[in-house]
Amino acid sequence: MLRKDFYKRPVLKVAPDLIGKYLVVSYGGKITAHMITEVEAYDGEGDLACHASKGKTKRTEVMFEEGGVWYVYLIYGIYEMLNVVTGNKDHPAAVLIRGIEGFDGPGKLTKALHIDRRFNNKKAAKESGLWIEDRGEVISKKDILKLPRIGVDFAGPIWSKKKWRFRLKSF
DNA sequence: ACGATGATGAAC
DNA sequence: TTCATCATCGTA
Repeated sequence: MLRKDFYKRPVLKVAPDLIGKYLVVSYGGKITAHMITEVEAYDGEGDLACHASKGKTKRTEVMFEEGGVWYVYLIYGIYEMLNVVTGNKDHPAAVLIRGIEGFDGPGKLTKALHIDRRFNNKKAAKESGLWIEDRGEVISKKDILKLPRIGVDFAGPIWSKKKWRFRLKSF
């Protein structure tokens, strides 16, 4: 299981490192695991696409925590978004889990794995029933595509053009 | 191309 | 208390 030291690094290092790791969920007495294939990084109050750019609020305060906790919120009134907080305390940053093996899309994977806001502000550890494991998959850096983030045009050209989306080449 | 659907944050 | 906005998806 990935521990706090893994998450307590700059989000732009954590995000590509999550590709090829396994998202593990314990639900109804069963444990299932899927390889992570696509993520996006959101970094700091200066990043206009990051929710924390509006400062610390009731919703975003979890992003100001130390890395290693979940940030789960509702978008468009319908879909739960799964993020894991990274970096040091008081530096708001998180990685959006955008795709896993078998479920391509952040709204679809949360629905498939029964992930919702009850995980918000919970530790990414077995005790919360949702965590991430390294199962020895070897991913070469050249097999990870760097792409612009999706759905963040509202943040303006500077931030929407940053290639902070990481995706496994074969997907 | 567009509507579903509700939490959020800011303005009043 | 009201209003505009939104890290999406399925149907068309």
